[in-house]
Amino acid sequence: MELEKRIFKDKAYFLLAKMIKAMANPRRLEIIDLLGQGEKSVEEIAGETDMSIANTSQHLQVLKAANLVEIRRAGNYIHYRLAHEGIYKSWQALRELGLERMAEMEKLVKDFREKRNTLEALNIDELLSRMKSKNIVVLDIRPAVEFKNGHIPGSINITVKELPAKLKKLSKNKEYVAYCRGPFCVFADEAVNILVKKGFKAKRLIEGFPEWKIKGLPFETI
Amino acid sequence: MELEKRIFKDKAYFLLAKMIKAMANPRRLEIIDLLGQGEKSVEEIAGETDMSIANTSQHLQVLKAANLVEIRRAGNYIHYRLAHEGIYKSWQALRELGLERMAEMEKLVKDFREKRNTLEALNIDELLSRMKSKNIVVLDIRPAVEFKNGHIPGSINITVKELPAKLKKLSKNKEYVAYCRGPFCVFADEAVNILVKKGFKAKRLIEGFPEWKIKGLPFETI
DNA sequence: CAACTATTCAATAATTTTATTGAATAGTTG
DNA sequence: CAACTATTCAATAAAATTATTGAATAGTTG
Repeated sequence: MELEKRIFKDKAYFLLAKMIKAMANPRRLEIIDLLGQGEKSVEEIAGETDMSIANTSQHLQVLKAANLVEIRRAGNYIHYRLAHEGIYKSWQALRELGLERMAEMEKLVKDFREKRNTLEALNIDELLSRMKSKNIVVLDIRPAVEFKNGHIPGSINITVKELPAKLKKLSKNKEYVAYCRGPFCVFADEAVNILVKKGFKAKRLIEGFPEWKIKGLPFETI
Repeated sequence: MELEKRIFKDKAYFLLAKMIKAMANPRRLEIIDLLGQGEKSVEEIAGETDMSIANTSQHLQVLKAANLVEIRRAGNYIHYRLAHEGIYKSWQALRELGLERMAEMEKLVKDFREKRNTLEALNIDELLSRMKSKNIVVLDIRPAVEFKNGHIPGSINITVKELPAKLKKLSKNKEYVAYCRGPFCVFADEAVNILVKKGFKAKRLIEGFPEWKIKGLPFETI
């Protein structure tokens, strides 16, 4: 009886640990974070994460074996996506834990943002209240595909590359809030840095689009 | 610039992975789960998890290095506790993920509960609505110390060991709901099994006391 | 069906993780 | 302060994880 109990517990915790181990790797966390934007091919994932194709594939196999991702075949390409929303939510909870409780993590983010004039970031709740009153322009600094799959209503899609050319169309009387994929995505930081240096009033949103969506807030697609 | 961006991401995901790796081990998950009941000494943890003292201590060092647990010295004993509530919440989210999405996990739990007449379990919400209407008796099947640190209001503390002797004091007209530490804790299963075999109407609560508390529901101490 | 493309597989070496053992340490108690 | 207790440390061997390389595979296209 006591033995049976131990066997049950051993198996249960082993299975859970197996799943968590599949997450517990920097590369795979980056992949999970990225797939929060929607499905991507192996090639795209490798490109975005600066990994070799073979290594990317291997990590994807680990995630697939743990039922964390699913695939869709389209022509020569295989598209990977998160197997369900709960996976991104768990990642979000863990990321939150790290951001709030690890001193090293706090320092890392602070140092990075300090150099890029993005220390004064705002969160989703703050954005929501400001959107009502102030003349705020929300900028979505992600690739066009991701913008199309869903974005904050009223936001304007400009990538970091396009931004310098489009500066003259922006008014200096407005306040800009740039967002991208999430807390570890740096597109918004780069955009804010460019804007602030040119004399615009700009801040980044701490969270990204996935957090907006998971919060149940309305979003537009095209 | 691109390089700096990569270095930032590498460091960020590495730090997160380090923390998650500290969780991603069956023994350490069991420790985290156990510490959800409140602080315990190394000896107690080793006893509850059937590990050697040295091995337990080693795993505790890993958890401490990741800032997941804190210590309190009292006499010769060192008491470990979770460093904050968010850690148990994250564990809960991950456990949920596994319970809902891993076929192996579902089978494991089902097989175990089938043998113990605890397949027909109820969850906290169901218990709450039944507590209002029916003549339900809630049994807390945990060690007395844990009961003292907090329990569902009105619940009666009976351990598995004590139960057979106390059966005659229980009425067959009531319905019994047994709870313990959480989904992987088997005290409640054992209690329900004994009760059902003796002709009582009994079910287990799927969740345990930590889930009750984290939900913000009222609890009694003493 | 041959050439091509995206992805996976297999083999390897380097690194990390784990449990076990027994010794060392910090702190308490008589 | 000597004996004792709970915990940690250190050394080890076995097992697992990781990135790299190049070959193999599945599927598409002309």
